[in-house]
Amino acid sequence: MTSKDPGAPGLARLAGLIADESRAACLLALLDGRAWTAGELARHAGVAASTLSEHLGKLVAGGLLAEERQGRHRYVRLADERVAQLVEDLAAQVAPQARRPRTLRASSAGSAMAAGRTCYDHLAGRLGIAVTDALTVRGLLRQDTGFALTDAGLTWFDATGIPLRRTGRRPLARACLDWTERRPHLAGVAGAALCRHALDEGWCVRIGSERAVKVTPAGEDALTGLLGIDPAALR
Amino acid sequence: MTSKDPGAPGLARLAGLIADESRAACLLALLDGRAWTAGELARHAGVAASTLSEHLGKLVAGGLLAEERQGRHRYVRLADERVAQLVEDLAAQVAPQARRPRTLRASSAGSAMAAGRTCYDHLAGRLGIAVTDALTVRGLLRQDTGFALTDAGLTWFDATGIPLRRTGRRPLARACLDWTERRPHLAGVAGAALCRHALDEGWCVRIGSERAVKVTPAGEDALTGLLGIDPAALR
DNA sequence: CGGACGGTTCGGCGAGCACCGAAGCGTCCG
DNA sequence: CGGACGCTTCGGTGCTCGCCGAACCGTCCG
Repeated sequence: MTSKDPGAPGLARLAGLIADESRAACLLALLDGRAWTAGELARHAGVAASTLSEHLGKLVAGGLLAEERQGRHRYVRLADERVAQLVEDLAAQVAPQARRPRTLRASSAGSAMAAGRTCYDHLAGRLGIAVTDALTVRGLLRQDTGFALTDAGLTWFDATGIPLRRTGRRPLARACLDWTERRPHLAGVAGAALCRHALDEGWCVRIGSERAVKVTPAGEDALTGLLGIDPAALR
Repeated sequence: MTSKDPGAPGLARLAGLIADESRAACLLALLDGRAWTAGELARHAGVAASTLSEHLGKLVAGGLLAEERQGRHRYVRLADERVAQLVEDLAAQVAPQARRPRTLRASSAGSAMAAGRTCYDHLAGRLGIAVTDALTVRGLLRQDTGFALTDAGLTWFDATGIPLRRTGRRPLARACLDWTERRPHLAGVAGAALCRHALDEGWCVRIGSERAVKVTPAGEDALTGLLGIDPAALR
């Protein structure tokens, strides 16, 4: 067989989109699931606006980002959940090595991220792991034979008032490898619904404009009452 | 926030390893789960041996490949199941577009691949999908709430004589998006065990030295008897 | 209406890198 | 022992691509 796999050029092109430090920084920043403006991303990546404009053009053309123009702003976000998952998976593959914060500020920001954060549209960090573990030990989520909600789990979401809307082919429950904890946490439709519910109900709030989130006193009560989570483990 | 995410350089470097057409061709070829020699890969990718030697050096240094020297041969394979999954996921993201075979030979090779093939260490193509679907309708695999074997599924594997050895943190069941069918098929420990059993028992055999596999008459009997699969659907 | 601002386009520069062929090294085999 | 073979190392070459600043366009606001 001397014939190259026909998928090779496409694979290389896709990887090439991510294989630039500035573009990689954009994708990681956009993992918070929100839309950023071109200027914000340029400052974040530390390059000129003109440079970043070209990067955005490539990422959008490559289908990784979706854009939305509003007035003189160009808002951009990850195209869909599949792209988010891809970036997560790649980042998780990198994680094994280096994770050493340089400055004190970065260190404290890092510890906030480690305590709790959003990962695209679901919860991650110690918070995400705590929720996932609590669901598992209560028999609502099954991880020993794969990764799926149980019938009791479906009932729990329903009873708790968290609607699970099956949309397209997105799985109801999916494992997402947590960067900081090195263990899987709940993603998919259920993970997104739970995260949205937690933010809507004020169980947790975003810290600043970053991905890190903090559990509120009301949230501690709710998580303890509903899932038996020890609040001390979340700090 | 003017500080770049510390993971950006690593992410870019990892993607950069895949962002070359020759290296991408190697990774796709290695998805068959076997070890290839440097020379085989050079011919496959269509570049000089010297060029490919450098590529292998980078892929090994980057942790994507594991090498094994034997005499004057340099055998190389994907480092682990995580890398295989990563390449699969990236390839699946590309797939939506182009899938048009050029030559007749490529077309027939393509149809054989579409009928049945291995995907790293599990079954894929119509064969993989047929098995996955059969497991699902028989209540042995649950896909509606995630992706996990049921208790009945565990019993079935045991009764059928396919041992499931839990190794490290690899999930027992995992969904792997099928390139050709655009639907998930069974991967993980169970998928690998099933594939190995099928090859060991002669249910299917490799076609030539490629990833494509063909179901044998004995295999048709076994799949029909054990899972109620219609042999006609596999051709 | 005019200036500030966000974003884009363009030209040019410099670095990185994939590629090859030639030469060299170790292994295998007649 | 000598030649074939698989692989690696090394220069050298050409192209790609990320980057910037300057100029330009449209939007927002005083």
